[in-house]
Parts: sequence; C-alpha cells; structure tokens
Amino acid sequence: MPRGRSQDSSSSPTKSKAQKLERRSAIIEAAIDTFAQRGFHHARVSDVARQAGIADGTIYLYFKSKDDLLISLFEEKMEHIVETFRSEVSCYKTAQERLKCFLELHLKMVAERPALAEVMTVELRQSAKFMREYKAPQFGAYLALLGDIISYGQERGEVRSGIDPLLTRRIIFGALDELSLYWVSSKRPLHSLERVIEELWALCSTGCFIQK
Amino acid sequence: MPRGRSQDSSSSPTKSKAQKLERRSAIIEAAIDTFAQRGFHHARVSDVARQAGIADGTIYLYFKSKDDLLISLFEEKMEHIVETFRSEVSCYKTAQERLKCFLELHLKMVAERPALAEVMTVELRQSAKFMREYKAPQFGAYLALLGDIISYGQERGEVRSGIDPLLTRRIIFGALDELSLYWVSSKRPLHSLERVIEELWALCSTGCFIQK
DNA sequence: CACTACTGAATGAATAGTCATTCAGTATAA
DNA sequence: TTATACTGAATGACTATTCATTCAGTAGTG
Repeated sequence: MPRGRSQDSSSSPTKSKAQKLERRSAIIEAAIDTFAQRGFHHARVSDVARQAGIADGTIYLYFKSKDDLLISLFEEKMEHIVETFRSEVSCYKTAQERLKCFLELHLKMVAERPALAEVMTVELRQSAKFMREYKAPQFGAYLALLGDIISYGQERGEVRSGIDPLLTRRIIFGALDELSLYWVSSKRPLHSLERVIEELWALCSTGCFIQK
Repeated sequence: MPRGRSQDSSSSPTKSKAQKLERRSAIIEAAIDTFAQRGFHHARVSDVARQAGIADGTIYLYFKSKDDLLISLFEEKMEHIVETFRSEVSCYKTAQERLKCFLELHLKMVAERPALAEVMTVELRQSAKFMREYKAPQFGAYLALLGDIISYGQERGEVRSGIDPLLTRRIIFGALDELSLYWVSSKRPLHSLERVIEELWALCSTGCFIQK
C-alpha cells in the first residue's frame, strides 16, 4: 500500500500530470518559434526538438505527427484567444465599442506575439486545404465571435440592417489578417499599431468616401 | 546560313518560338490545375507532367525547378492581370467607379478561374516567406494599382484626405483575398457574386454603421 | 535503511518512404 | 548526319517516424 504521495493527485509514479502538460506546452512554444522562423514545411521535427531541448522521439509521445502538432498548436492557441476576446468584448455595451475592442485585441496580439501571429496567419493559411479537412472548429468560433458583434449591432439598430454578417465578418477578418501579415512581415513597420487600428476602424465605421 | 524561316524569328531549326511558348503555357496551365487540386507541396512534379501530357524531365527544359515553376506562374499571370485591370480601370473617370471596377474585376476573375485564384491566394500566401525572398514584383504592382485608385480619389476630393493609401490598399486587398478564399472554398456558395461585390462595396463606401 | 524489482519517460540511431532532379538514350526534323 | 526536343527510369538527398535501449526515480521488502 503506497504511502501518501507528495502533492500529486494522479497515480503516476514518475511524472505528474502538471509536468506533462508543461512539457507539452514547451513543445508547442518551440514549434511556434521554429515554424515561424523556417516555415512549417521547411522546419524539421528535429529543429523543434532541439529548440525545446528534447529528443526527436519525445515529440511523438505528445503528438501523433508533425501535422498533428501544427493542428493542436492552432486549435489550442485559438481556443484561448477566443475565450479571452469573448470576455473582453462583452465588457462593452455598444456594438461600436465591441468591434473596436475586437480590432484592437487582434492587432495587439499580433504585435505582442509576432511568431504566433506568423504561424496562425501565414503557415496555416498556406495549408487551407489541410485545415479544411480538419475543420478548424476554433477558427469557426473566432469568425462567429466577429459575426455576433455585427448581428448584435443590427439588433441594437447601430449597424445597417442590409448588411450580411456572414460576409462582413469575412471582410473584416480578411482585412485584419492582411494587416497582420503586413505588420509581421515588415522588419521596421512604417505605421504604428495605433495608426493601423485607427485606419481599419475608420473604414469600418464610415468607409473611404466623403459623404455628400 | 539558314534559309528564310517561315514566320519564326528564332534560329531554332526544329521548333518555333511560338510552339515553345505554347508548351510553356501548357505546363503553366497544368501546374495551376495540379497545385490548386493537391496544393503546391503535395503536388508532384510528375503530376504536373502527366496533366500536361509530357514527361517529367520536359518540365526542366522550361523551368529551373518546381519553385521556379510556381514563381513564374505567379509572376506571369499576375503581370497579365495587372495590365488588364489597369486598362479597364482607367476607362472610368471617378475614383468611386474605378474602385468598384477593380473589386468587380477581382471577384469575377476568382469566379471565372477558381483554380488560378486558389493557387494565387492560398498556395502563394502559404509561401509568403518563400515569396518574400523572391520579392514578387507583380504583386507589388497589383497593390500599387489599388493604392493609385485611392490616391487618385484623394486628389479629386472624393476620398477623405486622412486616409493612408498604403494601409487602405492592404485592407481592401485583404478583404478581397479573404472573400476569394471563401468563395473558392465553399462548394456551393451561399452568396451570389453580385452580393459579395455589393457587400464589400458598401463597406468601402459607407462603412457598417448608421450615420447619426 | 539498504537492496532489488519495476516503471515508463526519454532517447537517438536506424528505417522507410517520398520526390525533385538528372541524364543516357530515343525520336524527330532538316 | 547533326542538332534539337523529349523521355522516363534511376538517382540521391532529405526527413518523418519508429523502436530497442537506457536510466532516473519509485515501490516493496526485510
């Protein structure tokens, strides 16, 4: 009969669940850096392993394949992003504030975690076919969140009723995504983050053209 | 000293320049279909060859490498697109008409040549790092054309002067690109092409929100 | 405590499969 | 016959994945 185990709730004798999760995370973080630097296809599994400070084979104890690593990375990070954004956005009352909040969160995340942004925008977009097969439920949730803001605005009478939330959420996402790519790609951005947000916000709220 | 050659300005005795260009084109068209279907990385050179009805090695008589084929494909198609768009757009006087024309041309091209659109949006975006090294001058020309429409609108007093053409061209391109991806990806699109154009045009001209 | 048996996480050399690319040979035209 | 275009089997480089082995740490025993 085993004595009381230190502070570990699992029955695993050698490695706690927390330690395992930590290592799993370490691999994901290493993958983000490596994929961002060399691109998914050019990055070797052994590069990720070296970056994580572990052996090649160890990655396969945590992920089924290199593809599975990419997908897990995307889904898990995206899930976290969706949760955060949803709760932040809901602090505001008006749809205008909510949309502005969303744009800011997206672009600030890009500025703060450029490697993650690079993987999520470039490397994954690249594999759109690949993602299509795996459905990318969290990407769907992200789009849905954006669409909900628009529908909410329509309910409140803030947003023109003629607008189709399904199309408009794509338009806004596309704009955000391209701005992110632009921001991440340029070594020394010509525009401040605030300026970028301002510009996109201006387009969303009033369009380009001077009203007659 | 060669006898008077039929209609061929080159000195090639066996194959006319026109025939060579035709075969080169055939390879590019085959590559578009193949890359669109399987994705650039998963497409084998031998797939492209089979699709073109030629032997694997023949491709290397026309292109340095598989990468070179992708880049040539992109640059040549894009060059043609830029020329066409530039001349079409310049038929209109106002910036509003010009912008609307541009949006229509882009989305109609996507609808007419989905495989080409797929390769240009998905497969190339994927290789953003790859393209960054190769500069993609024709992509720059495409963006410039869009930016020129905006600047032109500012000169004419149609477009708000506070707008930055460099940012706004990215925003609009991102929206177009995402809508293209959406259109190309959905087997049976929920929205008509006209509806998509209408929606993007509405956002560009007046934004989402009801003016107070 | 001291000893043995056991566990399973981690390793990394070896395997296995995939393709881009080459090139020796064939066909064709002049 | 010579130059050119083409062919497609063979090559060779690359790398994801596997798996026999190691070993640090835990449990059981007296």
